[in-house]
Amino acid sequence: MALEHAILVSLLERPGSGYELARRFDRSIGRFWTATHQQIYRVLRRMEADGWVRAEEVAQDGRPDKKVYSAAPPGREALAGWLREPVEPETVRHELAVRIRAAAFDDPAALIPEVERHREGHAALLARYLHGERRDFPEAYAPDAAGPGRSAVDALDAQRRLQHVVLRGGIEYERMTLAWLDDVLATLRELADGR
Amino acid sequence: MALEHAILVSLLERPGSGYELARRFDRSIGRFWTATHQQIYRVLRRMEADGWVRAEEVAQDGRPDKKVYSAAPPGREALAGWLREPVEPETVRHELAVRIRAAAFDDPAALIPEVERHREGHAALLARYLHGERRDFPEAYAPDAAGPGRSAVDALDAQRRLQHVVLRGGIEYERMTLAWLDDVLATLRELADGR
DNA sequence: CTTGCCTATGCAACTCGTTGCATAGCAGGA
DNA sequence: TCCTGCTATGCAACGAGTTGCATAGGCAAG
Repeated sequence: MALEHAILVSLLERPGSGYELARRFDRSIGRFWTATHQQIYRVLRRMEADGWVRAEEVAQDGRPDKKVYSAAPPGREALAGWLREPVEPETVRHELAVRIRAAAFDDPAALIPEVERHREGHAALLARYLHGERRDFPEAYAPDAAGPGRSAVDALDAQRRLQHVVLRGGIEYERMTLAWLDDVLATLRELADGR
Repeated sequence: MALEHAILVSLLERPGSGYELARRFDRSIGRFWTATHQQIYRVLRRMEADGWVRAEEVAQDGRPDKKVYSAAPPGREALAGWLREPVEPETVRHELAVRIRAAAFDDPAALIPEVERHREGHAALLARYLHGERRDFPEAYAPDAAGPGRSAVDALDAQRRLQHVVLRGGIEYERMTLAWLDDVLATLRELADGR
């Protein structure tokens, strides 16, 4: 189980309440790890009991009180230990691939609209990623502007660079997926015509 | 839930026992849908109760009896209906991405061996995919050999072409992942040097 | 000849994750 | 004014998926 660790990373990047975490999981983090608010609240309580995070009650006016969580030293240690564990092979659930093979036993043309919808979603996501990259990592678009140098890497820089390399992964994934979906659409259309 | 549908596709491609299905899910199908034998047996029983599949007891000598399942017409219909439903957005669980962002709060160098191991796994998988493609779809390597023509597409041909397009997706995914992992490794090594 | 592995199915207990619902005050629009 | 939606947390029930174990015969290696 890695939800604990995903939450820890998010809290190390910035402390926040369960509600805020849930929204983060709907946005940036949710692109590689999804979770509902229910699960987040439950796991946060367990993590607090284990001493991985500390909670601070914050009264607010005009809205309900909230508990702001932040990562505690035992949580940091647990994260460091987890980093040294072997990566377990990810369980894949690629529904679209199942559907494509299923289309052979029905009308392949019936799948075309769904694949097109899917394609639009990926195109929109790629656009959002690229927009976010321009906003958050502008230096990547103007390299050698201040000379590369061999400067020491501070902690914040490491954080940014690693966030960027993960984002680049998302971008390349979306590009690849778009190209593949075009391949899928071409195949489905050929099959539909050939009947 | 799509396990039922994945099983149906597999049984339409070829009937088999629960045990055989479990092994198929460890190999080809398991690349985009994983399942344990427990789950497969349970779902098969439910599918049989629903009339989606039919079971035939087959006595064997030298080994236990087995129940060979095959897809029944109601199962085909259910599959056709499912194909017309909207594709639900896939829940992503990309553990390595979480670890990479986590590395910012620990020693980035500690992650390098794990990423290298991961990379080897993907390289091996890509090699297997390419080998399988050469074996199962040799015509893709000698196009226009017999002239393309405009021949009608029969059911078996549709099945093969759709299997091939899914395989091409796997190949492109692995290629992209390898390139990204090299990017990740370069980033981690830079960070490790800069300390 | 014993140990371990393969075929083949299954029960029981567990964890993980989702869904529906509840509370409760405040803000903004029809 | 009522309805919708946002912030913020949580309970209860369910379904999906995993893990450990059991059975039971055959086969091959040490």
